[in-house]
Order: sequence, then structure tokens, then C-alpha cells
Amino acid sequence: MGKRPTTTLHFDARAKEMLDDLKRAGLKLTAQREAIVRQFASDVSHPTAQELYDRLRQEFPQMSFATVYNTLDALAAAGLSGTLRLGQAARFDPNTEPHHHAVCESCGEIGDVPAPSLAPSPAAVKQLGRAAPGFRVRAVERIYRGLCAACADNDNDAAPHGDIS
Amino acid sequence: MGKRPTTTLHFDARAKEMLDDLKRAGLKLTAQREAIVRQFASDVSHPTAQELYDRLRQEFPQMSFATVYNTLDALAAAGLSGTLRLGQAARFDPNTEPHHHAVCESCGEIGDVPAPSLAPSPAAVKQLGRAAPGFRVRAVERIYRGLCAACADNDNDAAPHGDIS
DNA sequence: CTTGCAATTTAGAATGATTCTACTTACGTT
DNA sequence: AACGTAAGTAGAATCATTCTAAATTGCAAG
Repeated sequence: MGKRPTTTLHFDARAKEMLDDLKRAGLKLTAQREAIVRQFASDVSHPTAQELYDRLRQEFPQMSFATVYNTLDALAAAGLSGTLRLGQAARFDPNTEPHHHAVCESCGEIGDVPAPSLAPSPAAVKQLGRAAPGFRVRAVERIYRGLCAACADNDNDAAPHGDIS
Repeated sequence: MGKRPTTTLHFDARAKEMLDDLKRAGLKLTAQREAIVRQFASDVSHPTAQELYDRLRQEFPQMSFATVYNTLDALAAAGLSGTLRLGQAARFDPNTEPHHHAVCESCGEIGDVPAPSLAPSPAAVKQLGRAAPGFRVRAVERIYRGLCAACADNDNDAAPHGDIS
């Protein structure tokens, strides 16, 4: 009943990195943090704290909600997690590569869209300069809103050649 | 003690438009809605529901919080208000022209950045196509993160020529 | 102009997200 | 092994939002 080869057999490398980085940042290595980081490190679904907690609770029934928040805060402070605000609940993102997000307006699915950089383009800086003179841009975040492939297909099925009434 | 010439003397034209649009959408014209719309229509500060409520309560102590939400929902449904998610609380935006937002990471100020359109650029579509094939983009929302002019100035004052230690 | 009803408002309860508190536990150093 | 302190725990507190049931009212019809 020790390590169980359930989901990620090979002990996710990214999780190890994160734990090392936390340690390097002067934080203590605890069983809870290890569990949270393992659960989070390769999660592509942009989970909420609640979602992570629910999954974790199955393995560690004694884990506190506050610990999940504290650990996610620590990860964010260490630059190991990003935060997404789309609804009331914050969503966490272990992807530290520069990227944007695509949100399906039908099913809510959130996808990562890799970007070479979040630095503002010259054109963007120009436009900003007109609207907010003196504003010093650090990064530009984008949200692509639309329909994911699956939902777009459903739409087509429902109305293959325009509206049928 | 009827109409008081306090803030907006001339009975904001945008407010009238909004009320007309609500009526046109089949909604009833109530005193509360008029009050809320007047308060909201030309508000450039991206207020939260709480902030609007607090201001409205001074004039209309009997107004319910739920009414503020209901009215903002109605405005949003009618396309007369946008919603911004930057923190836990939703922020409402009466500006219906296509625009992005610039957020100061120091003081939290939010500015509008007019844009010709929210339609995705060909380059963006291409990038998206690689990351999420089949995704049908409708609009691209941008958040410029950085320092507003005032906060950038303060930074300069604090460390005029690099760090002094 | 009155009547009636459905839409709206209201106060407060309920729900969900997040933070805080006071106390206990245990990591990592000596 | 002992200690100091960071971290964990349960649960209360707080903020944002939605819901509910009852009272009110805009406005369409007569």
C-alpha cells in the first residue's frame, strides 16, 4: 500500500522539478505538498482549488482545504503556477511556458495556446500609448473565446446548411 | 428636492439609450433600473456590483442587492454591459465599443484600450490552429498588465538610477 | 381609468470561494 | 534526540453571488 502505479507510473518529472524549486525557495518539503504538487504538476485541465482538493481527499482524507490554498499560493509566489480568472473560482495553471488560453463558450473547456512570448508587440504598445499614455506594459495576456472543435461540430449537426425553420 | 444637479447635470444620454434598449428588449421600466442605469452608464471605473450598490444605497436606501445583480444581468444579456474577471468579484463595463483592458499591477487601476475590432488576426488564427485544431474563434480579449503612469513614476522616484544600496 | 397578472423588487437565507484563527504537528537544523 | 518554527488542521469568518418566498408594481387589456 505504498506507491501505487495508478495514473502516472514514472513519478512525473515536472513534479520533482516543482518540489525542488519549492525547496530551493526555502520552503519545507511535506507529505501534503508532495501530494498536491504530484496531483497538480501535469494537470492540463486548469483545475480549481476545489477540484484539486476533491481529488486529493481520496488519497489523503485528512488533508485540509487551507493547505491546498497555501500550497498553490506558494507555487504561484515561486512562479511555478499561473492563475486564471474566468468565473468566480480561480483556476490554476502549472504551465510556466508563455501561452494564452482558448475558452469554449459552450462547454467551458480551456486550452493552452503556446506563444513565443507575452511581451507586447510594437503595434500593441502604440495603441496603448494613445489610450493610456505612460502605461508601462509588462505582459499581454490573451483569451480566445469561441467554440472548441467538438462543440463547433455539434453546431454544424444541429444546423448543417443555415437555419432550417 | 427632486432632481438634484449633483454629478451629471444633463441626464446622461448613454443612460437614456440603455433604458430605451432595455425597454426595446421587452423589459419593464422601473425606478430602480433607471437609478442603476444612470449610475452605471457613464462609469469608467469598471465597478463591482458591491461598489454600485454602495453608491446607489445613498440615494435609494431601500434598494436590494439582488436588484443590482438582476439589472446588471439584464444589461449584459442585452449586450449593454461587459464583464471583467480580474479578481474574485466581477467587474462591469458599460463600454460596448470593442476594446481591451490595461491593468496596473501596483494600484489595480483598470483602463480601457480602444481596439478596431475583437476579431482574431490571421496570425492569431494560425497559432490557434496549431494548438487547438478545429477551435472556432469568435473574439480575442486582451489584458495588458503593467504599471500605470502614476505608479511607474513612483517607481522611478524610488530608484532613479538603479538600485542604491 | 380600473383590473389583473406576470415581471420585478425585497429581505434574508443559502451557496460557493477564499481567508483567517487558534492550536497541533512535524521538517530540518543543532 | 531536542528545539524552534514553518506548515497542517478543523472550523469559523468573510466576501461574492444566487436563490426563495412574499409583497409590489409596470403596463396591457378592457
